[in-house]
Amino acid sequence: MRTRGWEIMRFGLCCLFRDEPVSFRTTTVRVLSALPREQQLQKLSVICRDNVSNLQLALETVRRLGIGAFRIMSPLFPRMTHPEVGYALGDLPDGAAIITLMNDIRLYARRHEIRLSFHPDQFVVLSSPHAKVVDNSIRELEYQAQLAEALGAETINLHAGGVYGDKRLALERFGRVFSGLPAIIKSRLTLENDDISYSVRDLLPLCEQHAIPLVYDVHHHRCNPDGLSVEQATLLAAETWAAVGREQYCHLSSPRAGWQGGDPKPHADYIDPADFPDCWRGRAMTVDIEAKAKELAVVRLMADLEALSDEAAG
DNA sequence: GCATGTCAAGTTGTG
DNA sequence: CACAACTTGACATGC
Repeated sequence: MRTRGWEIMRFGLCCLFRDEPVSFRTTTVRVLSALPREQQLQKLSVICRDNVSNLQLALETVRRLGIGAFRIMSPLFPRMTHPEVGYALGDLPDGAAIITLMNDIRLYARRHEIRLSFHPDQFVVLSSPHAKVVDNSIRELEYQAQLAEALGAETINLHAGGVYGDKRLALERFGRVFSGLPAIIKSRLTLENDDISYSVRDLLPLCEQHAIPLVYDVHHHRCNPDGLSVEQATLLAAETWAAVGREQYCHLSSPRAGWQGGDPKPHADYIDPADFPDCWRGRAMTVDIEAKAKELAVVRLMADLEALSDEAAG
């Protein structure tokens, strides 16, 4: 039997769908603040319950499409950690039902081997010199870690944050904060190279020292090169996953404006198969696809790679 | 119905 | 110095 290698590779979708009828709701502090507490909780309860239902639907949909990983939107439970309007699931009228649905999702993901992850947004910065920023970040991470535990999500992926004029000092601050984090966060946290500041080469020492898996984003690497080849970066990042006995995560995008001329950072609708690194072929790893056409882009890339393999095989 | 401005939070780079 | 970009979309409001 011909081995093409794609069988052991898992492709992931990030947060949203373009055409499939799966959507997530949210609300704002401004709107909530205008309501008495009871009505706030009623409104939040409906949204949260709706969002977990749609998360279940999301997993059923990715399974049907042959997609093996899903990144969960950070505001699954909108404004949950906000200082004024924040809440716990237990405060919501449908709290118990929501918790039951989350448990169902965890079992479903495990049964069908769908890998789940979180990616907190830009406000979560552990390298900041401002204690308040770090405190808020840890609070947000605690929220996401509790969600991750309830849903069976294995990864909370972060960028290293700002440079503040001195990368080495910023990374030292990150390391100190990381060491003090509770296990529920620490066991899930991963670090990703970004497209302006921190490269794979910058992050490797920190990742090795603290046993933090490094999520290798090849698009960011191409935007923000560090002297390592794609293959070198892939293999070095792979070692940080092997060290903790977990399957490697990578990210892939194509530039909307192409590699010549315009800003390559914004993501294209689809992935150009030429941007898929040759050295990834046949590796046991998860590749999250960051593309604006969402599930359509993942499905098309899988088909394109399959076709290329068939050609190569004759 | 549909267009439009707004959305908790940080940091960087551009105009 | 102000402002957009970042995984963007979706909501609430006003026409």
